[in-house]
Amino acid sequence: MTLILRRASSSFRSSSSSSSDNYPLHYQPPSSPLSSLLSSCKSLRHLQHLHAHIVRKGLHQHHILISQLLSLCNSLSETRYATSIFNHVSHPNIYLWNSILKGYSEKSFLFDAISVFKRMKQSDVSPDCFTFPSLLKACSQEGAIRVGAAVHCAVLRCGVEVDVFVGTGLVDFYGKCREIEDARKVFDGMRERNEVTWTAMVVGYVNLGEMGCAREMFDRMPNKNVVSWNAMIGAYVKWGDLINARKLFDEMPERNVVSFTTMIDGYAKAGDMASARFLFDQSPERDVVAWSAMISGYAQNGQSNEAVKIFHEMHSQNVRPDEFVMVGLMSACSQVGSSELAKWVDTFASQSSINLDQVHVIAALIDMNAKCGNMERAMHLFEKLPKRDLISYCSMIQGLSINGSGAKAVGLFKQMQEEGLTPDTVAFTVVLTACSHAGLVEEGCRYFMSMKNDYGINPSSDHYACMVDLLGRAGRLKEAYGLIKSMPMEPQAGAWGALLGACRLYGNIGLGEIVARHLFDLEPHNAASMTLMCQVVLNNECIG
DNA sequence: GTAGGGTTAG
Repeated sequence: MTLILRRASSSFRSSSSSSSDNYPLHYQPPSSPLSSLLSSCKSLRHLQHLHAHIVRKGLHQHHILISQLLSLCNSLSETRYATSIFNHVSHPNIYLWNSILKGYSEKSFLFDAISVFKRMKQSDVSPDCFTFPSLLKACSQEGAIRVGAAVHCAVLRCGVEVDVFVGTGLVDFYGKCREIEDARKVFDGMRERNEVTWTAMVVGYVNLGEMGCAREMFDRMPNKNVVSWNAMIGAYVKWGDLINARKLFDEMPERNVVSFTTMIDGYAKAGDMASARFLFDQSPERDVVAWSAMISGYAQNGQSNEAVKIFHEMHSQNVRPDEFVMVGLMSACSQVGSSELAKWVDTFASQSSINLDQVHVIAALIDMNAKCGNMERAMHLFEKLPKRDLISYCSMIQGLSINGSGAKAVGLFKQMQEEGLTPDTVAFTVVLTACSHAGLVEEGCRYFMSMKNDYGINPSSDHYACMVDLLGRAGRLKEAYGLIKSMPMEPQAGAWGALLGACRLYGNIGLGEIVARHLFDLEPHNAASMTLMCQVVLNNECIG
């Protein structure tokens, strides 16, 4: 290592002197040892090492080397490091300006990108056709329509609008900002277009749901690459048309892992895990996204054991999980409700390189721990949150409620309201359930009324079921039955089931029979309601 | 002659 470094530096040092060196001052052959070291660099440590070496050798103004360092920072997502390197260059050339801009745009640092762009124009360097795609990307990611339009003006002032990359950047920007007519105007005015340009236009139509236009564009494309096909398949998946998605998938000349994952994800979201599994097994390649689609697919469809199984399979194949995988696994775990499994997942996540400070990861962790009975851990995570939202509050309230602390749960709901958060329909389901578990009948009734009166939320059949459960558990069977009969919608099995449970609890065989008849009509093959009905009768005989 | 850019899946 040191040997290569020494040889690398000598070629630069000697190039400035008149020694035996073969290369002129700014020529760096592709096979230069330092250059190949830079291209093989894969970690921040290694990068810092190379940077230090370059500085020690007095090469920190060497534009080509610095440019390579900056793109290395970009590929390692080390934007701050890139900034500090860049700021030490006294007269950056266009390559360096463009490089630092690219780093900012990839991180969606629009503000920094724009201020760098201004600084660049104040220096003597004028932007070129490499400058604008980055700027436009930052704008489209942030949905900054006005800033992007200003960038468009700068493009025209520079006269680089004929460049296919710039044009494609503009099409993509307007398309992502839902300004499809402007996107089309740019597209129609372009002299040269490639597959990417066409695909950006297709995606623009897709985002507006204009599937007819999107398909027309797709069919008119002179050349299609695998990304174009995947974009069109993804479009059908996005709008729930799995038939056409599959048609294209079967038609396309060659598929990559994204093609498979797009279809797998579509099947999983439609609840068809059998088809998802079939394609997953067929896929010649499986990246972490493919595994993640299967894991969260199983979790969302209630097949949590399969989700856990496939996670272990992934783990055994040395695929490193990302946060999507972990969130899927946590969601599966909360359905299983096993405290041991939850602890294992929690520890695994903490020891991995996954960033646990992301809100959706913490939310999943809280939910899992709460549902698996690890309330202390859940509370600890909850209190550590920089900002608590509705979702994290609901996870905690539900956790407290199912772990027998209904009163605390209701207290937390109050705290949530005091913090200024507006409860939604899910929040009310959760707090009504908590009231029901804690026997807080009056409190529950108040929330049920407040839902409509204070928040304008019409109670759903779930909310009614909660109220029936609440009244039923408290022995107020007649009121519960009256509430069911007053429902503006057709009562579902949940409400009748709750009432039947209450009939069993209080041995009310007369009402129980009426309720059971409704349940049998709704779910003639449901063994649970049959069992419940038998228990009503038996219980009554015991009492009698 | 050397260095930098755009589109797709979670």
